[in-house]
Amino acid sequence: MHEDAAKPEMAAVAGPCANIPADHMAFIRQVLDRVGDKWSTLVVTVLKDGPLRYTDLQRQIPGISQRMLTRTLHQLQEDGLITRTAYAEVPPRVEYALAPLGRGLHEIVRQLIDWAADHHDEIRAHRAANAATTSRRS
Amino acid sequence: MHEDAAKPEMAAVAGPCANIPADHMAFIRQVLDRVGDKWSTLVVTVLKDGPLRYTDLQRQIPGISQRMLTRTLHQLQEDGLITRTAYAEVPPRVEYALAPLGRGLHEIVRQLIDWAADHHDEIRAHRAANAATTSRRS
DNA sequence: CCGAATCCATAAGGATACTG
DNA sequence: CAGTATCCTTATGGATTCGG
Repeated sequence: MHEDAAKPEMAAVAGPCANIPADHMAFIRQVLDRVGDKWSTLVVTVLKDGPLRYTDLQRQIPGISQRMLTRTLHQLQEDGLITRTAYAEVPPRVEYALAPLGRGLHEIVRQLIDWAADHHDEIRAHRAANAATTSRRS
Repeated sequence: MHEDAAKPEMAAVAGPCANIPADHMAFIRQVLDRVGDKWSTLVVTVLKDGPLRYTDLQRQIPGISQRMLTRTLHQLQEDGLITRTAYAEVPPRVEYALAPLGRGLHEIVRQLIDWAADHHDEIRAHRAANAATTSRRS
């Protein structure tokens, strides 16, 4: 048993959040936002097979709007996760490819997807159980 | 070489999104949303050291509102990622702890944070380079 | 073909006040 | 202490239009 009086302020792990210095927190959040971004993960996942052009990406990612595609590509490019190559041809051609840095991120995303696929039925079971027993706990 | 009427290699990837069946896509997105959620990741990270009560979580995660804390806890609990234990005492005491499932998710989050911390200067360099070379975006 | 720019609907998220 | 409920501001994102 534990007394709340025993560790009133000591409960704080000597920091704002876990063992992560507040200095890095802001940046970590930015990376997390990129990963959590629906479109960013899709773009990175689609690009893993090789470079694609703008319209190809639009077709490969159903439901994405030009606005979001352009935005996502800009962000990913600005972070050095993907590269943009524009060929000055009469019909403009632009190819986007996964940069080494982006390939590293894709590894993380892949692991996350693997984990999700591996435990999705488990999570679903918990959801169903909680939904069935509204006020009752398992 | 680039007739709009002819599209040589377009359906090469063959599928809506990489090799992930559309059936799982919806669920994957949900998991990604959880991971990408700023507060969910923070809660999971903070809980990794052991169970905490409501007010402890509030203090450990600066800037979170009751609304978001409650919401996040409900979602995580509904997915079976954390457990909620309420003690029927005169001063109410509720403890939240990481469930085995949530511990698995924390592993992913930890890897992501490690990766971010490992490459954050690299990404920052790209950002600075892009901000300098090209004119300002938006 | 590759975007940029604008408009607009919806949702996320914070602040506050109140309850059991 | 541990939430709930309400209001309200802001951010997100789709649809559309225009430009290079």
